[in-house]
Amino acid sequence: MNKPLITIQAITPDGEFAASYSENGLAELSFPKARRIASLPAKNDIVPARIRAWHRVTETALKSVLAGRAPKIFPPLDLVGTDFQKTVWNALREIPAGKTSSYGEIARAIGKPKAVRAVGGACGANPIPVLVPCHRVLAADGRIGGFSGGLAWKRTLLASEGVEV
DNA sequence: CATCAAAAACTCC
DNA sequence: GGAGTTTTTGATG
Repeated sequence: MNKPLITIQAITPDGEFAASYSENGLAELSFPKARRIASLPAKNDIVPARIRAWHRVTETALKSVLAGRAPKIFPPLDLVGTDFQKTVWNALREIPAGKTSSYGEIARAIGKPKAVRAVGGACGANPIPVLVPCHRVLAADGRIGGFSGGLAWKRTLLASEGVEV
């Protein structure tokens, strides 16, 4: 039984992302779909003021990342997951823009060097791509690995940060 | 509720 | 190409 989320489109040069908010902050972010999202529940009238404020920040942060820069400010993130996942996501957010890491490096950074495969799993479970830069994580030998939103997006995001794969 | 088995966006030999 | 490590998730008793 999840709390209802309010979904709003975030317009960027790369398409219309869908941002979902809970009462506590940004809970989910999804890549633009080919077709428009059916029946947007949120009209401006029923969106609480604080969520509109968060959304403004989200959109700005999103554009920054898409332009290859680290956002100055983040909206509050309402990350739901296991302790392990939250630890991984936190480590991901410390990767500077334009740099890449590997699953092994993340595993070492959180003190569990052998848990590389589990790290991959946690990345796949990341509900907020782009702002939690799971796209900057490559496999140990430079392979691209995988990506929830599709590998095309991973390449696009890396390219916008000037990273060669 | 406890336990078992299988899978995963990996890495190393 | 195959084995190894960690965590999550779903089935089973």
